Order: sequence, then C-alpha cells, then structure tokens
Amino acid sequence: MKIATFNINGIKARINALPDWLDEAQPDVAVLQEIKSVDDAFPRDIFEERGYNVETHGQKSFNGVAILSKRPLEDVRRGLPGDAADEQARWIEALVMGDQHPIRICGLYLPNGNPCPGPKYDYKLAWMERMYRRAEELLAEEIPTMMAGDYNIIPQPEDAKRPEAWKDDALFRPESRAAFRKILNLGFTDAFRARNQLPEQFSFWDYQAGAWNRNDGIRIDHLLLSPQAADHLTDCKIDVDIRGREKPSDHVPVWVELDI
DNA sequence: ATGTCGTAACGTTTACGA
Repeated sequence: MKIATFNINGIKARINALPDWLDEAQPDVAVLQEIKSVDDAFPRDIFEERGYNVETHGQKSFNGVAILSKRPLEDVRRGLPGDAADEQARWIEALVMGDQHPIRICGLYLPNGNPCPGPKYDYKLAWMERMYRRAEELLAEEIPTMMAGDYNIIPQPEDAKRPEAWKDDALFRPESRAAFRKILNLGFTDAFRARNQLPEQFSFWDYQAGAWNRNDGIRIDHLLLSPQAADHLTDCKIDVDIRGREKPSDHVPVWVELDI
C-alpha cells in the first residue's frame, strides 16, 4: 500500500498540479495539508472520479487537512483531542484495511510557530504536547499506525541546506526538536531516515530568493510509523521533481510503501 | 531587491500567514 503526504498550499491554486501528481504517483492513500478551504468548497468530484474516497477537515482561508483513499475510510475522526477551544483544522485520522492488516492513518498540519518566542510558538509547543498524548493512546491500541504530514520541524542539522539560517526559527529551536524527539521516542520510526541517510534530502523550498534553484531546502514533511507499521515498511521516497513543475506548492509529496 | 505565494476583503491594493 502506497501512502503519501503532501502539503498542497491551497486546493484552488493546486487544482491542476494535484490531480496530475495523483495520476502519476497513484498513491492508495494521500493525506493533504493546507487545503485552505471549507469542507463544502473542496472539489471532491475531481478525486472521486479517480476512485478516491474523500474526507476533509477544512477551515476558511487557512489550514485544513484531508484524506484521499482508494480503500474505504472507517472511523474517521476530525481534530486533535485535548483542547475543545482550538478551532484550527490541523488533524484528521481514519482506519484503512490493508490486504492483511488494518492501519490507522493520521494526517496532520503541525503549527508553524513563528514568530518565536511568542503566543504562536506557545501554541505550537502546546499542540505538540496534545499530539504526544494522542500518540500514546494510539500506540496502546497496538494496531499499525502512521502519523504523516507537515510537522514544521527540522529534526536535525542535516535536514537543512543552511542550518545556521534556522537557528532561531520555530522549526529548528531546541524546544521544538525536543518535542518531536519525545514523540519519536514513544517508539515511532521516521520512515524516510529508516530508508535513506543521505544529507540534503528536502521536502520544502521557500518561494523566495530562488531557494529551489539553489536547493536551499528543509525536510519538514514526515511519516512516522508505529512499531507494528514499521515492520511492514519497504520503501520511502520524496517526489522532489514536483517542485520544478508549473505552479508548484512550496512542499513536495513524500510517500511510503507498506507491505501490509 | 525586506526578494514569493495563496487567500480574503467593499479590492485595480492591502493584510496576513507562511
């Protein structure tokens, strides 16, 4: 089963690029971030006519996540538990049946957190603490689980072309990386690093200052696998070339192949 | 070049978020 994550930076702006990528990459499941659309305005037809079931958790103008799946989506849940007052649409999960085992797939858009310090950074760290607690719950269920999306976290210096430029950024601050490691240390595997140790492997390049042309990127889109899911990992790749196409998102898709 | 996008709003331009 091929499962991808892709921060599309607006469904309206990606109305051609996203279906083009789906037709080529043919993921069984794709979690999308920054759909920047309310549920009713999301163009489900484009995906349904390609055989995808569509579940969205949208919001006006900003944020918004979705799951596309060629297999039925069961037990769909919207929103990250732990703060009833949080109105930002950044979390969606569903259960999907593989050929032999089920897998719970969580799609997430972790807060950016800049400027740092400040209330947005406080929100990021609080959100990560809530995610930690949800991850604990999911692990206790002992079914294969994946948490995939735009983490807005640069895990290590080798995950940035110019780590010094990110020294004071919310994506690379020690507290942010520690919160990410705390989740990993529950027992999750960073699928990409399990399959690839090369430096300069990026999933995001800023639109500004010719970042793409200089490969001045960062790796912030991650697929974390529970132990039961990691046992089935056979491949993980970044679709880098998508960034060089017509009207691209500033992120590219990252995907895993699971023999599950 | 304080550099680019995407979205929304009383909009031929500005503000915000990234």
